[in-house]
Amino acid sequence: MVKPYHHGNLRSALIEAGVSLARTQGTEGVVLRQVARETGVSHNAAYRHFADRDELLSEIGSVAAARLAEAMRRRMDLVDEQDPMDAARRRLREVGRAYVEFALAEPGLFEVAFGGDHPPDEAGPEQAGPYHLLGRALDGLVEVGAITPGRRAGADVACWAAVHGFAVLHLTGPLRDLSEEVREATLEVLLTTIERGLTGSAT
Amino acid sequence: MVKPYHHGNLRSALIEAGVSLARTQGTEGVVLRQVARETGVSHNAAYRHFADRDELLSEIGSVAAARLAEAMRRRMDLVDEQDPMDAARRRLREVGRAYVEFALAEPGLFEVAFGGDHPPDEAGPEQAGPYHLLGRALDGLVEVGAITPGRRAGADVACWAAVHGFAVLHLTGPLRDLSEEVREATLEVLLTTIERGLTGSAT
DNA sequence: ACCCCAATGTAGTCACTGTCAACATTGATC
DNA sequence: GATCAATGTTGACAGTGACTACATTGGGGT
Repeated sequence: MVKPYHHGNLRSALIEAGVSLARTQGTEGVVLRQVARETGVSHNAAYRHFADRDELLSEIGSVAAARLAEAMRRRMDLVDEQDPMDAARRRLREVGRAYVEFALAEPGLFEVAFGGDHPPDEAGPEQAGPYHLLGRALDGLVEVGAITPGRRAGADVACWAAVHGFAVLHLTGPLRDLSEEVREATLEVLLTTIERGLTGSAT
Repeated sequence: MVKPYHHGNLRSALIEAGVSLARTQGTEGVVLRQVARETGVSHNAAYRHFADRDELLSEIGSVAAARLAEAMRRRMDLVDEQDPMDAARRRLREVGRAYVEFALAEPGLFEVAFGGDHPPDEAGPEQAGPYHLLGRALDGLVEVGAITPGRRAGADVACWAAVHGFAVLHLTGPLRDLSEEVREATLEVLLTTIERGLTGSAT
């Protein structure tokens, strides 16, 4: 079989090619015709598997979200503090750091992950998405008594917004050209501010 | 003169039309040919005034940033707390609220303001940009003793990241479909968390 | 063993975009 | 009044997403 008419697994092949394009060129680099070209298939073949470009992007976004979640999990698992309180705090920081780190290391995937229309955490039941992982870290802080249950509500969105904004501003926004040192330092400030805001005493 | 060959003020007219398009359609709605059409001029006329589409977008972005700054200033000026400490705190909150409010009320302008390549606060000397206004609010907190000078460093980026992330997540991100009540409530949590993180005692 | 047909992939086309090059028109300046 | 740089126009090109009509395939029912 030199060139079978039917690809056999075109859908996944297209997604894979799309992920590759997204990594190197970002959302706007995911061009249907190019995706088809790289898969060795005619332009338009994709329309048998995706309603339109957005649907392909959505699928790519899911893959990207899964990779982000994996990166977050990896960093959380590295925490080896003995004191449970310290460990829980540290884990929250690592979640945030992983988020920003991923955004800067994989700008294209990050963009696709949060640009499209796909739901936040639609990953399969076995794999928890980024949002779920953040929630877990916050729950850990409650269990350990670092934050009161009352302050748990809304904390996920607050944390998420902070690191997401940080990532976006440094990625495509006005802070894009800051040096790595300054970025690291300000990220530290941000994480500390959030942590203190959640765990600190009322003013 | 029924139709003068020379428009007289094409550059500003194009920017104005671009702003209008950006408001209703967002960045990708700012299409050179449409901008030209609405200005009653041939496609390509814009190339006498802008190197390319990005340069026009950049100009539109400046206008958008100026409007955002104006909205922020307006909200800050409404604060009428008597106690200087309360007033300073309140002003910071209002800055953040104005930012998010503007983003949700003018999604297109907000997108253009932070999407392109134009510097953050290049507004003229008389008009301070959004970033500058935030800095002013934070300085106010230092003067009043609500936050120590040591915590002033990096605070601007932290605040900015928080509200920016909040806006983006609710605008084009996964939180886009939240009800207004929930959004308001979580914004309140976010602002409180940041405020406590900046002003609160060490944990 | 046969045939049919739905699924899959292809070819061709359309309207639309940003950009470039060549040309037309203007009005201020000498 | 002639000149010429600035300004606007026309026409073209390659690339895009999307649509329609056609080609090829292989599995399932008879």
